[in-house]
Amino acid sequence: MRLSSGFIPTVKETPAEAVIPSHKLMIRSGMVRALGAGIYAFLPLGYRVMKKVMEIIREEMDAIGGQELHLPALSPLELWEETGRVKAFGDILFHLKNRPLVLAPTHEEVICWLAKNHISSYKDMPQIWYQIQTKFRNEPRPRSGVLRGRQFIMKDSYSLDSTWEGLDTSYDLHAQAYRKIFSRCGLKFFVVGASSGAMGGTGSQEFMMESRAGEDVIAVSEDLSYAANMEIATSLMPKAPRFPENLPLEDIHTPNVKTIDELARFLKVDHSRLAKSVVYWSDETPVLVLMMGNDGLNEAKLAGVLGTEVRPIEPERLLELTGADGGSIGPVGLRERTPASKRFRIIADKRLEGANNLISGANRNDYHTTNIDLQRDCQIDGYYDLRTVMEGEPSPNGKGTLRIIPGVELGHIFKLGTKYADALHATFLDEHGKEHPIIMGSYGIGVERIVACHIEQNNDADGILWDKALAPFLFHLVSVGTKSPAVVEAAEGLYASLNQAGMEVLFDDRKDVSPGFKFKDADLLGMPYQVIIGEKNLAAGNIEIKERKTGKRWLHPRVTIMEHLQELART
RNA sequence: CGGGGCGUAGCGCAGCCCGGCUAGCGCGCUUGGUUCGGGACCAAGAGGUCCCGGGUUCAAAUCCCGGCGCCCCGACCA
Repeated sequence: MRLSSGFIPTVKETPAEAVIPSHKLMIRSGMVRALGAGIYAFLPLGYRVMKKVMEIIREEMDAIGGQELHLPALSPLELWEETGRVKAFGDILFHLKNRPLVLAPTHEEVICWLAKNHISSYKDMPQIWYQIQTKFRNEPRPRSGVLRGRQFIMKDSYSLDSTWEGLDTSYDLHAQAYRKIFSRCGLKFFVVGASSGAMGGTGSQEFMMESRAGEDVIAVSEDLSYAANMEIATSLMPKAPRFPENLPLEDIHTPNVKTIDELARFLKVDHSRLAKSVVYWSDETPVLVLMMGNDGLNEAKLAGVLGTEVRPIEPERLLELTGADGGSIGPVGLRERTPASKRFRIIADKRLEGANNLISGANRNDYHTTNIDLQRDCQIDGYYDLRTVMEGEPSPNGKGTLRIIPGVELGHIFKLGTKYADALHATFLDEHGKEHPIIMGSYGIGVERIVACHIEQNNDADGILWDKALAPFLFHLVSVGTKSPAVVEAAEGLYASLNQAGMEVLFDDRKDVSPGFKFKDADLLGMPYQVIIGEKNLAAGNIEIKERKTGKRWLHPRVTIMEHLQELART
């Protein structure tokens, strides 16, 4: 491709809306242009990179037996109503105004419809079907360039199995393929255990990249041997102690004490003696959650335990139900004082399991109850891990302490189980002629995210530093001194030879720009090798090569330059 | 959905508070010339519904009301 005639609109100035490096560089290098919020046009250079990523994905998906297909983006609204996901997605799902159709944000429903019609026997499985296709999500707030768009390309695959062991195998195959894909794309990534959230299912892992541009939060041990999404991360924190002596309950006056810190100071006791009460709605049931001291409640964990969406109770309703305000709620006698229709469910964090001599609210403003024994004085419906881990806490695998870092989700793999097959009645007959729902897995990779993340991890003040695997071109041939017939001839000749040899080369043959301009553009576009043909070096029979990543430059004799470049392409 | 900011030439911005001549600057673009190894220089030029609608006024980019779009922070998020 020639820069003189190619459509690669580079710009010197950074557009105002771009904040993160990848976004700035993708615009400056002419890879993309924004058409609207979260809507991007991929220009020739950007699309070359996208195609490289997609090809790597194809190779690895094919290698695990995946079969590529292509599903429509338009899909009947009815299909989504059957699985309840019109409601689950809410405003994220794009609806068409003049037909009962939606723009698919993912394709479990369509895959399930296909499977229902064509998979009828255990002999038809396992299957792995995948596609690389445009997805649509009406994100409330698109941001960070192509990292979070309203339209994006996703590789999504689906496994169909007749047994749970089969699902495990399909899932593991994907986990392995994903590692290969991200490694080949030159990304530093790590795998974290994740919550399967609204997707449903029995297990999931995310493939993440550490980045301040990310919107996920991950807890990792220092040596990365443990990594988990904050929604499920745990740590090794000591339990509240159980004291040998058992003291009687006592209400104490604690005027104007609202927070746990104030209470600890007022009573001069350790946080481990305090049971903080947090009240949530689980659908229409009020739930009192006891947390030790200042431990933060993790709403995702709570929702997982309760099996419903959760929302904090409104202060007025709390007062109405209990007769006390937020800072004075406690487990003792709570059920007795609330109406039967709104009987509290009481659960506690594992750190409080078996604890006694605790202090909590007395369900009376300005009073707290001391010497609470959770076994003796109240009926706890269960102890669960409900706390949000904090930076510096000991890693659950015993290896060092946790760091809390932001990350970008590159891929996500789910063991879906039978949720969709149940809803859409996609069943098969086993070897005994018995009917079962098909067991599914679903696996996604964000293609734009790979591109953007690669740039996030590989850039400097001058521009992009492409890995060979993703670089739009391997060589950037720069002709310096287009007035010299010798230079023009040498550059044109080398360009022709490279093309003939099937090597990818971008040729800066522009006659109307200064050498400095060409060098700046070459650094901005970031091809792995710059091949520079200048008058002086050429006169001495040499051609200069610059490795973009290291800045290393060297001269090579013109006569054997093709062999040398082919060697560079191989290594 | 809450908070903040912005919308003026293809891009980056000034002008707006405090209304007033022909709306300005840098980059880019066109033409001619000079230059030619790290985003060159000179000269001449083209390019504007000042986001949209309404209002106030002799007069609106500027003030007022309403709307739309974009960005940032938060909430939300397979």
